[in-house]
Amino acid sequence: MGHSQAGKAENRERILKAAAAQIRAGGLESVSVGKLMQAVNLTHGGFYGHFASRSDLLAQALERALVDGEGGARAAAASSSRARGFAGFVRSYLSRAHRDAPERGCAIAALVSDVGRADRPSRAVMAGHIEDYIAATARGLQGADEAGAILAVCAMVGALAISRVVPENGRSDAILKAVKDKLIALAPDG
Amino acid sequence: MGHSQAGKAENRERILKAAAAQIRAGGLESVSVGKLMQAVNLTHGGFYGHFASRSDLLAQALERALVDGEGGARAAAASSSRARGFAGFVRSYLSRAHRDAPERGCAIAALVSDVGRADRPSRAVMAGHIEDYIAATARGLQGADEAGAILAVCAMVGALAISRVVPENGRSDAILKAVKDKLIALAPDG
DNA sequence: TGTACATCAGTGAACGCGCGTTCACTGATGTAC
DNA sequence: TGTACATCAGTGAACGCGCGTTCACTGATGTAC
Repeated sequence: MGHSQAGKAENRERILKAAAAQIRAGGLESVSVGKLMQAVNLTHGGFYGHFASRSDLLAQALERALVDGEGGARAAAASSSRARGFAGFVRSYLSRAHRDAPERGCAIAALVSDVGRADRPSRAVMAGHIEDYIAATARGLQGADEAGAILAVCAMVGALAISRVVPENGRSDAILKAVKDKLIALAPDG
Repeated sequence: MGHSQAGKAENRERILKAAAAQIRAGGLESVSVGKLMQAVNLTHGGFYGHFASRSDLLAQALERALVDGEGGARAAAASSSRARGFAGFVRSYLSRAHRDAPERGCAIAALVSDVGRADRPSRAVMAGHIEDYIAATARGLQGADEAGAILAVCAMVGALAISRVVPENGRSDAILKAVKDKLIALAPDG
């Protein structure tokens, strides 16, 4: 087993990554120290060599989930074979692939209502990332007022979260498509 | 103490009502049988005379929370001194009062991301209420296509949920206002 | 109307369980000489 | 380069705690006569 110092940093990273995924898949409360450590092939006792407490981990994992999700969205928009820019971003954000893989997707949509009732620091962390999305969207909608960017972000987050609630696949797809089409029509080149 | 049969139905009602409020305030997982019974001045043992299990209660309380929230929104829109119809509904839905009282407000916005990872029956229950909102909104936007109604619902749910995340009050207000203005501009008489 | 009895809503002690956390220990790592 | 030792990442038993659930019990309700 890795008892080296380099190994420790690596294990910490694996724990954090697993927690960030678990949080998006099952919510903040779904993270259990025992199961998490088992998932990365360690025993529960070692956890406290990496984090002060479960809630310390949760704070860091939330931040990580938000960063990972943003990176994923950016990468999807950039590397996609579809158009780049605002329309490309909307298309990948509101795709079935994104809906069906919350553990790798946007943490805002995966956790909005949870974090809405979390403590102030957690809300501030997510709020920072929401502002990033709004700013990026405003840049995508060149020249549009900020209100347009806010509407777009709220609609995207709402649509993705709602699409995960609707159990009938066809209807869930239709909701994504409706919002996708309406938002792309807002774009300067739409 | 109420040991009568009428009293039983009344107590069941109080438990369900308290659970529906608790769910919206703290999420599905925040409901504890002991605390809930304490909140209605009963002891935990009596709970199982009313519900088969905690998860049985949760299912019924989710439905109740959704119905209560809808009623509240409808009442707010109708009795408000502001304009009725679509614009009135949007204004009350995206009000600070609604944001600050999740336990009495729309259960969709309070629980989207939670229910997005719940079991299929729970998702179906919420999905039914989402369809009601879409249908009501489509009626409000007389003649507009369904896609417009879907966009409006996603934006309202997203905006309300996001406004609860943002810790800075002024910014949270601004987000509500931006989406409010943009949506009202969509209305036939906007 | 009054008494005796059955029903059953609510009580509270007790249960098993999973959880977060602690801690004495182990043994690989890496350093001092 | 090789040996002796200190460090410290990870182990796993043990802890207290709160939880959902069960159950023998109590006493008010409501019915039969």
